[in-house]
Order: sequence, then C-alpha cells, then structure tokens
Amino acid sequence: MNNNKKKILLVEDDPNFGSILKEYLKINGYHVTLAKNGIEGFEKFKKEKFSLCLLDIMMPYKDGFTLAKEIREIDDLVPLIFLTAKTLKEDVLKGFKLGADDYLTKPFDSEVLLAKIKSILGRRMIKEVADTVETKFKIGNFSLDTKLRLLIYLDEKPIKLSPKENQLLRLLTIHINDLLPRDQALSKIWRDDNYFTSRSMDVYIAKLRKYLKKDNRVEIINIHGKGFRMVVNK
Amino acid sequence: MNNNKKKILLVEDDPNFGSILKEYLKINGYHVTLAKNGIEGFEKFKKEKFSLCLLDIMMPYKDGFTLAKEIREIDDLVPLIFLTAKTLKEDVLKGFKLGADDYLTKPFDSEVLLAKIKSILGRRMIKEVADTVETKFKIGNFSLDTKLRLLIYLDEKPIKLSPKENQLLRLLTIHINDLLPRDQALSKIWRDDNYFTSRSMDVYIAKLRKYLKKDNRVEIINIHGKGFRMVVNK
DNA sequence: ACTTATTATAAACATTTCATTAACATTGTT
DNA sequence: AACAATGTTAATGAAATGTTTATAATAAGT
Repeated sequence: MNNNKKKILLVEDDPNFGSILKEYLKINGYHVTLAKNGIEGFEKFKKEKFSLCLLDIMMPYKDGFTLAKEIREIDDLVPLIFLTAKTLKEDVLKGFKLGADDYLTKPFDSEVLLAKIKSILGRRMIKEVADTVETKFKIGNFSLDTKLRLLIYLDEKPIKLSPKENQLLRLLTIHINDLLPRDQALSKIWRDDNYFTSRSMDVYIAKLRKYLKKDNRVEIINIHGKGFRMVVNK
Repeated sequence: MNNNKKKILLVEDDPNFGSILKEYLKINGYHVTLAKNGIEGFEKFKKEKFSLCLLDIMMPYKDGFTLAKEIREIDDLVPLIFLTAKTLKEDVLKGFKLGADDYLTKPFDSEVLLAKIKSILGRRMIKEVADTVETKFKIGNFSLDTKLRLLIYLDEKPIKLSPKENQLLRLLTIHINDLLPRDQALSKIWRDDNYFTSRSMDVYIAKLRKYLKKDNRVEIINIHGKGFRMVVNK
C-alpha cells in the first residue's frame, strides 16, 4: 500500500510546458513521471505501472500515436489522454481508435484536465484492481507471460507470441471456462467491429488452437454467434 | 457480467457525424450499431435487442419519426433519443408524443449526450438486470446454462444448444409446471406470429423433447390450442 | 535509408451451425 | 369423418466459423 498515490506518465517534448504541468499535477496529489519523447516514454512505461498516460502527439523520434500503439500492445486497459495543438477530425478519430479516453487541445484549461483525469481514474478504478496486476498465467500445462509475450509448455522452448496473439490469449485466459464475447474481444483488441476484423480474430483463434494442441485438455470452443470459451478439461 | 454491455442503435445518415459519434460512444463503453437510414435502422432493430436508440430525424427514405413509430409498435419500452438540427417546437412535441426520452439539437456537446444516456439507462437498469442476471437453471437432473447455451445431464458431455433452442428452453423453464402460451413464446423469441414461425416453434419443441428424454421425469406437454407446459414429475 | 523479418489483414475455400420450410404422420376436436 | 393442430424427420440455403495461403503493412536490424 506504499503507492496509494496514482501514478501518471506524462510524455511531452516541450520542457517548459512539461515541467509546469508536472508540478501542477503533483500539487494535486499525483505522482508524475515525465518523459521527453516517445522512446523515453515507452522505456518508462515498460518499467513501471501507471494509472494513466498523458501523451503529446507531436514529438521528435516517436510521436504520440506510435507510442500509444506500443503501449496498447502490452496493456489494453491503461487510460490514455492525448494532448495536442491540432484539432483535425482525422486525428481525433485516430486517437479514439487507439483507445484514447480523451482528447485535449492546447492550450487547455488545467482544471478541465484535472477533472477529466479524476473522472477517468474513478471510472476505471474497480476494473483496474482486478484486472491489470497479473502478467503471468497458468493454462493447463502451459504458462503464459503476457509481458514477455511467451507461451511455455512445460520445459520446452518458449513460443513467441505476436502482440495480437498475446492479447487474445490473455483475454481468453481471464475468462477461462467462461464466455469471451466476440464483440468484447474485438473492441478491446481491434478497437473496431466489422466483418474483416472479425475474420481476423478467427484467424488468430486458429493460430492459438495450433499452439495449444500440445495439451489436449485445453481447447477453445466456439459459441456460435456469441464468442469463444477456453476450457481446461480434467 | 460481461455480456450486459449496453447496446445502442444509432441511426444517422451523415456518415461523418455518424462514425465520430459511434467511436465516441464506443470508447465510453457502449456497443454501437450504426444504421445509415430509417429502413436499415428498422431492419437492425428487428434483429437485435438494444438498450437505447439514437435517431436522427431528417433522413432519406424513412425519417426518424416514422422509424420511431415502427419501433414503438414492437417495443414500447426501449428508450428513444432524437438527434436533430431543427428546433421547431412542433417537432419536439411530436417526438415526445412518440415516447422520446430526450431531444438533442445538433451541434450538441458529446458529454451532455453521454450524461443523458447514462441517466436514462441507469433509470431502466433494475429491469434489465432482473432480465439478464439469471443464467443457470435446474430441470430435473439437467442443468441449463443459458449464457453458455449448454444443457447438461448429470456429469455427461454437455449438449450444445442453438440460440433458439436455448431461448425456448429458458422460457419453458421459467414457466415450469405452468403454461407457456404459444403466442407469448412466438412474440418473445420469433418477434412474429404466423403459420410458419409457429411450425418452426413446433420443430424446436420436438428437438428439446429429444434432448430431455434422458430424464423420463421431464416432459413437455402440449395444451391443444394454447401452448406448452414443461413438467418435472415426482 | 535500405533491407530483412515479423506481423496483420485479406482472400479463398472448406466445414459447421442454424433456422426455416416442406413433407408426411399422428392426435385432438367437433 | 373432416378438419385443424401438433409431432417428427429431412432437405435446403444462408450465415458463421475453421483454416491455409498470399499480400500488405510495420517493425527491426544494418
């Protein structure tokens, strides 16, 4: 319980604006880590667990969108807020597709930002506690490490999972023996829900089934029209 | 728990506005189906159960009012919110007459819309929860899991039920030892009531009887001209 | 910046599931 | 008996899913 304080990752390339925003958030009770570009931001994200990320979009080396995508590959829940000078509609939509929780155009009212942060963190609280801490799972004789994206059968050579394989298997695992609704997986992993993404998901189910064949107690069962269910038989 | 994500039907002919609103609602935790006119909207409404409908008023082929009237003919409870550029008092009144829960003029603040949706759905929540929460039933030596669509006899291999089998068996179970009127089942499951759907229901009764043979205490009895009654003897 | 490796999507075709309809048999009602 | 309602099985077509392969997009290495 040492870290009751919410940790925020702030990625902002303008040092003046960055440090002033950091101070402001600190005064308001948050612990803030400041990164000055996308690369540094991603390094820090991998090392530490954050409750929320504030991402500037236009940055050198790695922009906010790219960073957001990388973050989403290993964490599909952490709230993201984009900070930007642009207000182009396509950018807003792009942000939403990457799972943005909000979108603020600079200059913005600091109190508005604070209110949004509060509401987002409040909303996510319960889920977060139950959902995110774990990165290692058991599935029959397999063990899954979602942080390293490795699926290991007993002491064999680990199977490297692609980001999407990793996320889908993680969701199936969280819902073990229970239904994982198709639309829920699509909106969490693909952030979209159409014919093609749906077929894409089927392709990934096929891939996972191939990996999981090694333990014949483990199967992924389809519930026609609803979704999938991973079971571990006795 | 995971399947009670609220489903919203959004009927809006402007593709730009439609998709941006859809994305916005999606990131706020709703499942959104977008229809681009009244005709398509009604088709989708008939196929799926929605928690709320957002209807644009001015649309080609079939306007929002007409659509609302058709929706009200088959569902007099689902909340309706009209979206419109017009602010004519007579239109507002017309909307309320059709059972609108709210009325928003474009351009509107998306957060306002969200707040309204939340409050409306919150109001109706109790009913919905009562409707969706129970997924497990006992029928003699069978257990029925309506969420996974499984019918299990003792510890035998579960029988997979089709959606219609599942719904019909669920209704019979709710009315256990009591009459399930034919027309009630037809309107709830088939949303229609003609010669063919009625015969279709008979086909499903036959299928269920075959499954239920395993426990000879359980039978589905026809009450000529009225409906069916599932009984569990002694 | 260029090339290579990895990953995601799309296309294609096979298979399964499902609801409906048809067909014919049986039962109930009058 | 005559008719309507129900019982049952099978055939059909449409939709969803399973699976493999090809292509496009992206990341990683140099």
